[in-house]
Amino acid sequence: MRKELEKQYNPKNVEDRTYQMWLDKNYFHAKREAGKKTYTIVIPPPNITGQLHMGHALDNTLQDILIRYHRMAGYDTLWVPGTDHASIATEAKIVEAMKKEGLTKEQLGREKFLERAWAWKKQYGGRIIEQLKKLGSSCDWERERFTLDEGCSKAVNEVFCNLYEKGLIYRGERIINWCPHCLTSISDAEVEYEEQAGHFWHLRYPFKDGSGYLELATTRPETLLGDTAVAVNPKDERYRDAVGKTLILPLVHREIPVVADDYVEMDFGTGVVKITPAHDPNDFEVGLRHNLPVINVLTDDAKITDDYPAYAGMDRYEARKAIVRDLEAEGALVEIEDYSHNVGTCYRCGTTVEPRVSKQWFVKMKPLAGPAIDAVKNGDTKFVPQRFEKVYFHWLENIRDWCISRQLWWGHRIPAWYCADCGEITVSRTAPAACAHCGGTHLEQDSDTLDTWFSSALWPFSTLGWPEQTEDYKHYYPTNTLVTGYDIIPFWVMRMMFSGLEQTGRVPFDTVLIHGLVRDAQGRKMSKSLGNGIDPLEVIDQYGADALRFTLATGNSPGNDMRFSDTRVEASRNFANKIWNAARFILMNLSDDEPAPHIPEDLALEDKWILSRFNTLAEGVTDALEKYELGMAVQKLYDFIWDVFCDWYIEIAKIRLNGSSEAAKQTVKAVLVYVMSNTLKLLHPFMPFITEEIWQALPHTGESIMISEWVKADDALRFSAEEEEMERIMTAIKAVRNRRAEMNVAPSKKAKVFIETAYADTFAKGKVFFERLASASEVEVGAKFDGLDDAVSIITESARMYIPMAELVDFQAEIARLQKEKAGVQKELSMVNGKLSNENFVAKAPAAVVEGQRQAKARLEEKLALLDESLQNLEKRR
RNA sequence: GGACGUUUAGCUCAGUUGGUAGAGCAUUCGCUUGACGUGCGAAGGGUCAGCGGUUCGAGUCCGUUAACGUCCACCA
Repeated sequence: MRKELEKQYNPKNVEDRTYQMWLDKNYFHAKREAGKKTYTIVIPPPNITGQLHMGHALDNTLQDILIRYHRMAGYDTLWVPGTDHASIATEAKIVEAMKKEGLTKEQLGREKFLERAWAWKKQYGGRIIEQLKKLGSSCDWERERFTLDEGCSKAVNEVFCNLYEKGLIYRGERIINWCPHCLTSISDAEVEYEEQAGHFWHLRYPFKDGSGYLELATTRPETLLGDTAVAVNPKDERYRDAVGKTLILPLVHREIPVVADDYVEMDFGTGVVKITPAHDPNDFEVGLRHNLPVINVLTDDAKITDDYPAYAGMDRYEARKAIVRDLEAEGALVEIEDYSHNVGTCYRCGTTVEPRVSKQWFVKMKPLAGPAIDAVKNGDTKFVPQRFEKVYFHWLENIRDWCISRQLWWGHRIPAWYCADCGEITVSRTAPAACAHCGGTHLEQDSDTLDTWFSSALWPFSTLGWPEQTEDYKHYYPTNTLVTGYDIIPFWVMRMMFSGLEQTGRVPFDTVLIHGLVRDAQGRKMSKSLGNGIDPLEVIDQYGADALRFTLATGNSPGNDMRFSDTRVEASRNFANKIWNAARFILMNLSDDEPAPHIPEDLALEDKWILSRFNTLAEGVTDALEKYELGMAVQKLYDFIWDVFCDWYIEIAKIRLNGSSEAAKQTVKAVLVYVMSNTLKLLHPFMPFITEEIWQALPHTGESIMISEWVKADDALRFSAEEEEMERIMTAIKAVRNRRAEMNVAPSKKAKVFIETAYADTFAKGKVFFERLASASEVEVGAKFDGLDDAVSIITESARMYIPMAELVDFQAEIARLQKEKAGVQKELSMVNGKLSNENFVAKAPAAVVEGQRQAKARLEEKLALLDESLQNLEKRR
C-alpha cells in the first residue's frame, strides 16, 4: 500500500524522523573513499555563548547545500562541524553569572573558574549543535571538534612555538587596546569605532622661561597627567623658536620639552599637540622617535593611579571633570568647544577602549602577510564575489603586529615559562622541567591566554589532526570552500590564510564564499538590543526547516545583505506544499507495483517536451551550483516545478490518466515518476526533508535520495522540435484563456474551438489540451473554416482560432481590438526589421542572435498576415 | 579623507560572457477545474537614479553626479 499523504505538507511529521534516519544510516560520515575526488568544508565554528541566529542559519544552509550537492555528485564529501570557545565572550558571560552569586574570578581561582567554563561549554555547546541538526545540516558529527579540545590545543602550542622559534612571535612593551571592563588587551580588529559627541578643551601650557604660552586643544584632558612633551610640525614657522624650549605642564608642574615632529598637522587646531605616549597610539610613536618617557596614569580599570593623589582612584571621566575644573582654576583653560569625534569601543562590551602601554605577546605580521596576499593574487584562493578581495588586501597591506595575549583564563594558555632564577623565557610545546637558559627549576607559566582567533586561525587543519600527519589531514586538506559573512574577513579568513600558508605550506581552501547579513523586514541589523532578532528555530517550528532554507537560499546574491520577512517564508512554505501535492497526485495514480523511475518508449509530444525541459533544468541547476550561484539554481527549480511541471505537464497528464488506453497510462505515469523523482534530486540540497520524504514514497531504487546519484544532463533528452510544437500550442491556449477572461466568460461555459493553422499536425496533437486547459467543448483543426464570421477570433503567430459565441461579439470593438493588436505587431516588426536591415548588426552580432531575429520576423509576419485577413473579413461584414 | 556596495513594477528583490526586463508579495477581475484556496486562470503596473561615453545594440561595460548604506583611516 502506498502511503496516504496528508492534504497539506506537515514538516513536523517528517523532519526529526528523517534526520534520525540519516544519522542511523551514517550518511554524513566521510569515509576517505579511494579514487574519489574530495570535497571538504570546515564549519565556521559558532561561539558556545549563544544560540543559533539567522546569520548562522544562512551560513549553514549555504554550506549544507554545497555539501549535499557534492555528495550526490560523487565526491567523497566531508563537512567538519565544531564550536569555538570564544574566550572573551564566554568568560564575560560566566563572570556575569558569577556576579549574581556575589563571586569574582579571583575569589574562585583559576582552576575552579575553568571547571565552570567547561560546564558551560557542555551545556551551551551542545545546544547549538542540536540547533544545527534542526536545520538539516549534514555534518560529520563523528568529527565534531572544539577549539579548546586536546587536538586543537596541541596545534595551538605547535604553532605558537614554531612562530616563536622563527622569531615571528615576540613579547614586548607596546601600546595596545585595553578594555577596562573586560580587563584584557584586544586586537585592532576587535575595536569598533563610533562617532561620539565630545568636547575640545583648549589649554595653554606656559614656557618655563616665562616667555608666554603655547595653546593647544585636547579631547582627553585627563591624560594631561601623563604628558611628556608638546609637539609642533618642524615646518611650522609660527613655532620655530619654541622647539627645544621647555614648558611647565599645568597642574602637575612637570617640565616637558617642545619637540618637532611631522605627525603634527599644521592646519588643524593651533598646530600644537600634547604628547601622552602612554595613552595614545600616535603619541606613543612620537615618544619613540624622541625618546620621551612613558608615564602611565591609569589603572587596569581606567582609574587614576596613586601617583596623582589629587585624582587617585577617580575613573577617567570623573577625573576629566576634576582636572578641567582645576585647569580652569589655574587659568590654563582657554575655552571649551563642542566636538564630535570617533571613539574606539570594545566589540564585546562596548566600553570605550583605553590605549595603553603594556607588555604583551605579538605576532609579527609583515612576513606572514606577504604570502597571504600573493596566494589570492595568483588565484590559489579566490573570493566569491571577487570584490571582497579588496577588503582582504586592504587589511593585509596595512596590517600591524597582532596582539595575541589576553588577560583571561578561558582559552589556550600561553606556552611560555618565566624563570625565577635568571628571568629568561622558556617557550615549549610541553611543560618544561627546567629553564632552557640556566637550568633553574623555578619556572612559572605565563598567566595569559591567547586571542580566541589564534586557535580559529588554525581551524581548517587543526580539526583534521594537524600537526600529526593523520589520514584525514592527508586526505581532506586543503579544504575546498569556506562559507562566511563579509564581516569576518579580517578576523578570521585572513588569519586562516596566513596561518595555513605558514604552517602547512598550502592555502587552507580554494574558495571563500562570502554572504551578507540577514536583516529584519525593515532592513535593520538583527540585534539583541533592538530585540528584532528572528529565531530560526521558531521559524522552523512554524514553517519547517525546508521553508526556512529555501527562503534563505532564494533571491540572495553572494555578498549582499538580505531582508527576512514572514511573507517570504510563507511563499517558501507554499512552495513546499505545492511539491507535496504534486507528489500526492502522482502517488494517487500509481499502482503498488510501479517500476522504478525510467523513461518509457512511446513518448507523446508533451512527454518529450517535459523531458527536454527537465534536461535543461538539470543542466542549469548544476551549472549554477558549480558557479556558487545558489540563488539562481533555486529560482530555476521553483519556476520549473511550479510553472512548467505542475501548471502544464500535470494538467495535461490528467488527460491520459483518465483515458482508456492502458499503454498511455503506463507511459504518462512513468514520465511523471521520472521527472518528479529526478527533480526532487535537484532540489534535495535546498530542501532535504520534503524531498527525502516524497522520494521514499515514490518508486525508487537505493536507500535514500541524499546518497542517490546527481542528475546529469543527457543529450538523448533534448527534443527541440517538440519544445517548439508545445510552445505553439501553449501560446494558443494562453491566448484563448486570455480572450475568454477579457470577455468575462466563466470557465464552466464550454465552447467549441476552431483552429485555422498551417501547423495542423502540431495542433492535432494538442487538441485535447484545449479541452482540458482552455474550456473547449470540442476542437477542430483545419486549414480554413467557413461560416464563422460571427465567431470570436483569436490570433497567434501560429493560428487563428474561432470560438462561436456570436452573442459576445461586438464588431466595432473587435475591429478596434484587432487594429490595436496589429499596431503592436507592426511596431515590433519594424524594430526587428530595423535590426536586420542594419548591415552592422547582421555582420557583427553573433549568428545565433541574428537567426533569432529572423525567426522573430517570420513569426511576426505570420501573425500580421492572419490579423490582416481577419480585419478584411470584418470590414466586409460591416 | 579613502574604499566598497545599493539605487530595476506599490513593497522586497533576481537579472554573470552586452541582444530593449522577471519573480514573490500587494492590487484588480474571474473560478466548488477530481493534487493543492498554502490553490487555478487572467489583468494592470517599469523612459532599469540622473548625465555623458564605448558599441550595430547598454539594466548589463567605462566615466561622472546624486541619495542611501557598509567598511577602513583618524586631525590631537
